[in-house]
Order: sequence, then structure tokens, then C-alpha cells
Amino acid sequence: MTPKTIETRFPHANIESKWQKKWQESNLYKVDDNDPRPKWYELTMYPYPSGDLHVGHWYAMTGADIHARFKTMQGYNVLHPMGFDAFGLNAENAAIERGIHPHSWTMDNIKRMRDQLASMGPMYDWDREVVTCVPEYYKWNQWFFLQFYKKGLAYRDYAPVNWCPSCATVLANEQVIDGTCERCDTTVTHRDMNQWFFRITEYAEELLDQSKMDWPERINTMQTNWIGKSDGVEFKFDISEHNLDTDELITFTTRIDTVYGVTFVVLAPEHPLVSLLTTPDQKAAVGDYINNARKASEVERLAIDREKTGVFLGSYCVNPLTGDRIPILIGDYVLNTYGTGIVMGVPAHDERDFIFAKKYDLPIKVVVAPKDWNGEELDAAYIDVGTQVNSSQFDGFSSTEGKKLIADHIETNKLGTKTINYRMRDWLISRQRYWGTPIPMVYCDDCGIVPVKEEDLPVLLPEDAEFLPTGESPLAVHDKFVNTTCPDCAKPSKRETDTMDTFVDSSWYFLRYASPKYSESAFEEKSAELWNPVDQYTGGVEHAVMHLLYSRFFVKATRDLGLIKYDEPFKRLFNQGTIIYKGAKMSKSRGNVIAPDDYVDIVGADTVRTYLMFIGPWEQGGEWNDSGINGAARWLNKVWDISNLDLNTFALASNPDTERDLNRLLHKTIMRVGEDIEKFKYNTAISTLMQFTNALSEDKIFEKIDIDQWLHLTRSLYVMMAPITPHLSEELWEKSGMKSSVHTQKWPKYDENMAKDDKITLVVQVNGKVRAKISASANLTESDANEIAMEDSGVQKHTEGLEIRKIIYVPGKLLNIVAN
RNA sequence: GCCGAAGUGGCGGAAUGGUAGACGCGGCGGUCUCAAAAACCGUUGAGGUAACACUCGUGCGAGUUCGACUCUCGCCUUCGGCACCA
Repeated sequence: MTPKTIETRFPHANIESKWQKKWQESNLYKVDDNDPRPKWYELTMYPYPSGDLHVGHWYAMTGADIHARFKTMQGYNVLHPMGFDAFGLNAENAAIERGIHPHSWTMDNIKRMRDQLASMGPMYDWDREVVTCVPEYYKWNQWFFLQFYKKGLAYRDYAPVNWCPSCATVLANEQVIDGTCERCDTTVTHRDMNQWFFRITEYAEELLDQSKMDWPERINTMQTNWIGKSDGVEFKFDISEHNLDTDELITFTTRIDTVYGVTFVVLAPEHPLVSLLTTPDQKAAVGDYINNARKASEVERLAIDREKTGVFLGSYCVNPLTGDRIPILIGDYVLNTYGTGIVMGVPAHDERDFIFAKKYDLPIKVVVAPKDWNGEELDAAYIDVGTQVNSSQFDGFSSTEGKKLIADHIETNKLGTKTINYRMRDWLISRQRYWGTPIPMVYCDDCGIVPVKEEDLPVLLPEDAEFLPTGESPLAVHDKFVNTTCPDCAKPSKRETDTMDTFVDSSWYFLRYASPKYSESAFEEKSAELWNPVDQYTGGVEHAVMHLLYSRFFVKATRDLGLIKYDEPFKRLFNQGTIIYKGAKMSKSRGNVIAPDDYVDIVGADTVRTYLMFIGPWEQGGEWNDSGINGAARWLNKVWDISNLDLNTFALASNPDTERDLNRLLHKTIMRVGEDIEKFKYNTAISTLMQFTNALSEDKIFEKIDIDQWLHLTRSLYVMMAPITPHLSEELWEKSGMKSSVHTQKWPKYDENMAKDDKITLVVQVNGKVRAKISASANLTESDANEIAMEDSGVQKHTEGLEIRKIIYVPGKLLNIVAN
């Protein structure tokens, strides 16, 4: 479909190619570590090289580029780098489907996208580009892995893991969305496998501390929820009567105040004690139940409205606080992966337990009394605070106090311990795929798991892998890769054939931009120290608990390795919204993708940049609308037209009134546009610039002002437009006789007094309703205001016959007459 | 269910205690043109009027205030996050 838009009156194609070439030749965007100006690190999330730069990329990257350019104009030495998140499954799928090697597929795409990115006219210093799939980069993934391994932050475990059958690989918990794969929406299944993990849970508590970063509240909340801290008690029930290896059934609860109300205990069906605690006559029933639970998909099992089911094991435990014998059951609403995998059932004070008890006819014992409770049966679980009853020596205390006192009592008597549980799991980084960083580990029959020696890094991905649609990792069947010698004893041994999650790559790429070519270590210390942490990070909200959480973990771990000194990677974070088209997020499968290149051909990059930023608040995203782009094109046409006015026709001296009015407007514009850009409110910044342009487009303006003022006004306009429309601004700046680049200009200063109005419209209200608008001097006193208001016939009409009780005057703005 | 954000003309949005609808899109009328496009000028929330006046109007209902899109309380709707986490 060919886009229909109006045409630009300026030769956008010539202007853009001219300046892109000149900027490159003059090294305008080269970033120098030794520049004396204060540093500013403006980072936007690097793209996956899918092959085409779409409108979503333009939206994200234009907004970041504007802010970076603005910071430069404010006097900072700005690093605003770009790179490619180049490992990933798409490349491998292309290899399987079309026989193209992932390496060439990726590199071709990068080449194409680099050109498309350049067409936006951004201020990237391409010498700093980072591409994650080259050995010079992924070597350092492996190096980080070895450091983490030494520190005990990387470990291998046999564990049930999320498996995506379509991607034929395991996934981290963060990559499972509602029981489906984050990439391909396939329902995730479970497998028990030996896998590599990063111990992110070690940092759970520190990750909850958000005081050292200025991030949107909703991202902070999402991370806090994801980490899911809960304070509670591990309480032990006595099973010594069963004569097992252990005498204890350990439960985790956040409601220890209800422990006197326990009437049953439920284990997760997968719990190892289940078979040991099942009596012979219950074996068949329990076996059936476990089989059914296993068959249920993850999605089914997690459905909230699913009926709570369970089965009695036939055996009992003892509540050591009461001596009560309590039946032991299994139920699939208990998760083996959270807490201890065993839950104490308190039906009186937990909704799930209540339903469960009703269903299986288990006793319900009230131990926290609601207000005015007289011992009657409850018709629903009472989960609020109340008064302890049936709780031995704790009767009469509030349940809030009960919680503390009972926990202390339990610890003193060694019946359990206060514990904190987190919902977040360790980060599973193994992937059974080819196109990623090989995990640098070797399995030796004699020495066990042996890390590859640092001096032998990188472990290179073999180029001659075979890509077959079998779902098997090409590395696992690549004999030359698999067979190696043990780094310790030199005997024949096998390499780890899993590769790393690509989120490992993006967890430290911001450190690499400081010294992207440095070959001695992951980053050159002084450069990394100079630029990091990132001052302003921008990107989509979808990475809230993946990339953003992993990066925080990486920085903290790297800090604890003694390599960096700060605690957080990104000081400030801003999430831009999403551009939609025809009511939905653009995607190839929906066929609603807007190709920015088509529009760049017709109206130019500056127009596309302007339009995208004008749609609405950057934070909100919005709907792409073909006719909307005409507004942007018309504005730039108008700017072009005023730049073409014949300077010889301008007046010899400015008309004092016009001069003052335009000067006032200029100062207002500088103030507003600067404030808006700082806060990413690009839509209102552009609207203010449009208003300024409209004022300069006034008919026969050349009769009212002189050349000097005209040049001052228009040059100021070009400077303020420069972050948004870098090419056209540069062209017009040059055309107006300036030699240096508009992009090296300082952001103009404004004078608050110059921006002040001298004439105002006094709004006169009677009982809050506007009855007159009177033009008046800005420094009008209250009595003056009163006087002119009372002279107004409209005001008189509405106050006639009424008694004036009160007059409220807002200086320079409004007068409200209260009368009845 | 819990947490969060949002609801304003035909449309995107502006205004966060003081003129609701800036700026732009679209529409309508006009100028120019053989004609169209582009451009320019005018107009554009609803009702009402010959025109003014006036009345109504920011999801709904209350409240605070001289004055509420804006603050408070209670609902409704939409979107996002979490969700059997003990």
C-alpha cells in the first residue's frame, strides 16, 4: 500500500543525505572520553536485529535521540550509543527453515538495520557499536559466568524446569507468561533437567531496595511483586510416630497467629514425603490423584477458579502446640516450589482452606475471633485481624500481637523458625540451542564439572553446525565441539552443549559501550567508571521483570566482584508507549505493519520523527494515522517558507509593539520547549514550536520587524527544533548564514521577565460563572480590577439587585464576585 | 480477587484549583485555478438565537471550595501487572 500524504516543499532527500554525510565526515557525533564537559549517559534499549526497522523502533529511538541531543545542547558530553542484541532464536529458526546460517542471517540484518537507523539521523557514534554475537563480546559472557561460578553465583542443579516444546528449550520463570512461552505463546510444560542457574535470589533483599534509582512507580511495583517477599514462620509438625528418617513435617505460614486452628496439613503432590506417609489402604487413591495432577497442564493447574481437590494419605501428624492429631493430605493447590511445599490448613482463617475443609468435611476451628463473635459457625473464612481465642495462653491478645508472641514462643521452644520466603526463583540461564553463548564448562569422568580456563576463552561456537528440524541442539550432536579434554587432567571429556539465555548478553551491554573494543577484559575500568551508571535509560515496559531485573542483579554481582563501585545500572528510567495501527500492536502476522522507509521516501525523516513525537505523550504511545503525518509535514513546510523570506524586504527598524510581542513569545517558547523536552513531553514541545512558527508566519511580518530581529527569531527556532528535526534545522541554520553546526549550539537561555505578559485578559466571574473578559494591564491592582469589572455592562446585568458579599481577586488573572 | 494507570469535541490530544477543548487531524464555506491538488483566509463541543444573550458540557453519583477536568469519598468502564505464593 502506498502511503498518501502531502508533499514537502523542501528537498528532504537532498538535505538528509547531505547532512548525514557531512556529520560523518566531520565526526560530529564522535564521543570523546577526555571531553571536559560533565558526562551524560543516555541509553535506549538496543534492538534485536530482526531485519527491518519498524515504526516501533523509530518511536523508541527518536524519543531517546531527542533527549540525548537536548542534553548535548545543555552542555553535557553525551554518550548515546547503539548496538544489536544479536543472539536469539529467530536466527536459528531461519537457519532451519531456509538453510541460512544464523551468523550470516544476523549480520545481514544488522547491516540493513544500521542503514535504516542511520536514516533517522540519530547522533550515534557508530565506533561504539556493540554486537553481542561476536566472540569479542560473548567471550566476556563466558568470563562473567566463570567469575560467578567461582563466587557460587552460578550453579548447576537437577530441577523441574519450564520447557517450551515449540522453541525446544527451557525457559526462565520470567519468560513464562500465564503458563505460555514469552516468545511464541506455546503452552509450557515441565521437565526435570540438569540446568545452570544464576543465584539471583541471593540479591532478593537488595533488589527490593529501590531507593537508589528514580524509576516509574509501576515498574518498581512490578519488580516488588515479582520478587514477592513474605515474612513468616516455618513451623514443624511431629511425625515421629511414622519412624521415618525425619521426625518433622515443616510448613511455611505467614499466619502463625492461626496455628492453634490447624485442622489438617496438605503436601504438594510432588513432595518426596508423600509416598512415605501414605498408608497401604490409601495407596491406590493417592496414586490416582498424583497421576491426574501430573496430567494437568501448568495453565490448568494454576487457574484460580479451579476446584480445590485433595486426597487423604491415611496418616496423621501432631501439632506440638496442642497435641492434636491432624490428618495429612495432598492437594495440587499446594506448590512444591514455594516455601516448603507443605501447608498447614486453617479453614477458619484462610479462604482456600475453608473451601477445602467444606468439601472434605474437615473440622473448622476458630482461633481469631471477629468483633462481636459469639462462638457461632463461620459462613466464610475470617482473614482479618481479630482477638485470639482457643489459643491457650495467647487468648485475649489481638492477632497482630499474637503473631509476634506465638512466633517467639515457637522459636524459644525450637518448634520452628521465623523465615522470609521469596516468590522469585533463581535465574535459569541454560538454553538447548545453538545461537547463543556456549557455557564454558566441561564434564570429566574423573574431575566432575570443570570450568574452562580463563585463558582458553572464548569457547567458540563452531561454524559448521547442522540445523535440522529435530528440536535437538546442533551443539549436542556436533562431535568436534562436544569432545574435548579436561582442563584439569587433560583426559578426554565432554563440553557443556547448552548456551546462555540471551538476557545474559543484555545484562551488561551498557558497561561494554564505554569501551566496546577493549580486549583485555569485559570493560576498560576507567571508561566504564566515567560513563556508568546510565543517567537516563528509555525503553518499553515489557522488560520490567526480565532485562531490567537481570541487569540490576548483574551490576550488584559485578560490584561484589570488586569490578565496579555503584549499585544500580540505570539511575533514571522512562518507559515510552507503544505505537498501534488499526487498533492493534503492529505485527507481521496481523499484517498491520507501517514501514517507516516508505514515509521517509515521501516526506523525509524529520517529518516522520516530528509526527511520531506529536501523536501524544511519549509515555502513552498511540495510533498511527496516515493523515496525521500531514500536520507534521505542513509545519515543516511552513518553517521552510519563512526561511525563504527575502531578507532585503525587512523593515529598517522594528515596530516596537511587534518587537516586544515577538520577543516575549520567544522567551516563553524557549522556556516551555526546554521544560517539555526535559520531561519527554514532546507533543507539547512541538505544539509550542508550531505556535511560535505560526506567529512568525504572520502576513507581511517583514514590514514590522528588522533583519536583525528576524534572524534572531528564526535562528532561535532552528536551534530549538534541532533535537527533533536534526536535518532541516541544520540546513536552515546554514542557510541563515551560520558556519558551525546547529547541533553544537547551546540551548538558548530565557529571561523570565522578558517572558512575562504586560497585558492580560481579566476574567470576571459572578458566582463562579464567566460574565466578562476585559483586556487590562498585567500589574492591575485589586481596586483597579474592581472598578473596571463593575463598569462592564454584562457584569452589571448579573449583579443587579444582588448584594455583593465577597470579591476574590487572583492577581493578573481573575475576579470573582460573590453575590446573592 | 489484589495492585496500578486512564476515561475531555467527529479524531489524536491540551489545560493538574482560576477563560475547558491549546496545537494538530478531519469537516464545512471561501480565495486562487479551465479543473483538481497544494497553499491561503474564515469557521468548527452541544442546545439556542436573525445575530447576540443565555443554558448545558471533561465516564456516573455525592462532597469540599467564591470557583473543580484538576482535590475527597463511593460507583461504572477500559487497559496493564500479579494471581491457589500458604
